Amino acid sequence: MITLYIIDDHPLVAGGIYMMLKDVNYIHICGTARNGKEAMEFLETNEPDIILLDISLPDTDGLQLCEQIRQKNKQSKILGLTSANDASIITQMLHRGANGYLLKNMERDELLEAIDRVLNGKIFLSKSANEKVLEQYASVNSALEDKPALTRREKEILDLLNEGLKGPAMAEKLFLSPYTVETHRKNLMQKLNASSTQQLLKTAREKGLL
Amino acid sequence: MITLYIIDDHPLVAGGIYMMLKDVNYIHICGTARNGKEAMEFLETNEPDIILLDISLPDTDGLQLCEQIRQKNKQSKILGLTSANDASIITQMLHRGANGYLLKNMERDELLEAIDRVLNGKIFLSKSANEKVLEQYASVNSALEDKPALTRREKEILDLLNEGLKGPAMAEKLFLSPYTVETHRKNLMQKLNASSTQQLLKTAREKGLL
DNA sequence: TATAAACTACCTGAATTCAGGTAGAGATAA
DNA sequence: TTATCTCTACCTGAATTCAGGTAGTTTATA
Repeated sequence: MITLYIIDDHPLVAGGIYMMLKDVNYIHICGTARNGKEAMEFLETNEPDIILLDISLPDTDGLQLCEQIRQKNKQSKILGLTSANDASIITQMLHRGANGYLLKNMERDELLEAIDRVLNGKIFLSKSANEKVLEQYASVNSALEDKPALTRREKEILDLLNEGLKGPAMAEKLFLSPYTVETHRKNLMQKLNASSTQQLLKTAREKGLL
Repeated sequence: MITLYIIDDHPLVAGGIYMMLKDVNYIHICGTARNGKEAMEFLETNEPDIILLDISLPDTDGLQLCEQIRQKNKQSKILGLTSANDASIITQMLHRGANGYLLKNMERDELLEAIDRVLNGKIFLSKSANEKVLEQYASVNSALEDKPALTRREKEILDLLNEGLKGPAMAEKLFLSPYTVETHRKNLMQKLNASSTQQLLKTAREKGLL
């Protein structure tokens, strides 16, 4: 018997999920909560197999709540629930311990598949959520066309900057003068139009140079 | 009639794909190449609808070739082909202009679906490739457990550091003294055990704080 | 009310970065 | 051989960061 807990401030959602699962005899809805406080109280003494977590709750940030649940509860599989579809939120949820992500317009089949996959240790995203995540990579395609040409040495310095090394440490590592390292860093800044190292690294990441 | 071009150094692969598609009357295999040089020569005067690109070629780096093809050829849909399954390669291929990614152990159905989806403007990854990409997010789950507690202000400063702002600019933006900003940055460095801002940002990213 | 954490602000001095240059040597292609 | 690009190295001076502290005020909680 799989236990499932629903955290959502809209009774409609809990009701809809109940209707979807009422004749699935291996899944038991063991409770619902309307806000984070209520949820954490329940989870103090219970460990459901599946937690459906609305990421837009009235009293708390869904990302934070996900993290809190994960820290207290290592076993449950957390499925994020939302009406919106934002790659950044999705990936942050995964970072913070969620095992999957569903849209509230899901069909019954999708919910059952999600439950099955996460219980089998996989990550499940709804189709459109999955597309959003992938698009974030492809969305920098247009950046390719004006990618500046870096020299071999410049790439080397960029990588070391990205590792967090300071000028003198890089110079020592590469058997160069600190002045030389500084010159390469300056050239990089000019090529990527940056006025600080942080900006340089940020731009380089955006352009797929790192 | 959809034209498809195969770039792979193994005749087995081209042959296998030919067998898969020989009775698909809307797809025409317009050629094959065994290395990057040969491929670029063909693509100088041809623009197939689909390009299947082996990422391990004898004469060139598949990622670079992907990029070169994309820069010369805006319309074709590029599907990466590989025997291995590495999230980093996958995402880099997408960065560099690929529209999808297939494993060489694909079934005919999967190849047809991939072709269909990329021609419809979607990104297609084989199931296991897709899992690899998602796992890279979840793979930092374990970092959650020793995540340092940052104050609200510290998070704010961290975000601004990540945007590339310098101390005085942050102070101005937040209506604080530069000394105050510097103190928060120092506290962050201590909490994350860093001795430069670059290190701080790197560690913060690794721990999912950014 | 008392306490602790967070926030704010400051100091000194050293190290590093940033900005604007200069210039010679080595490697490569025409 | 010449021209060009890359690499190496240097200078000055200003700005910023880093490192080690100090201390008062505000906020939230018990």
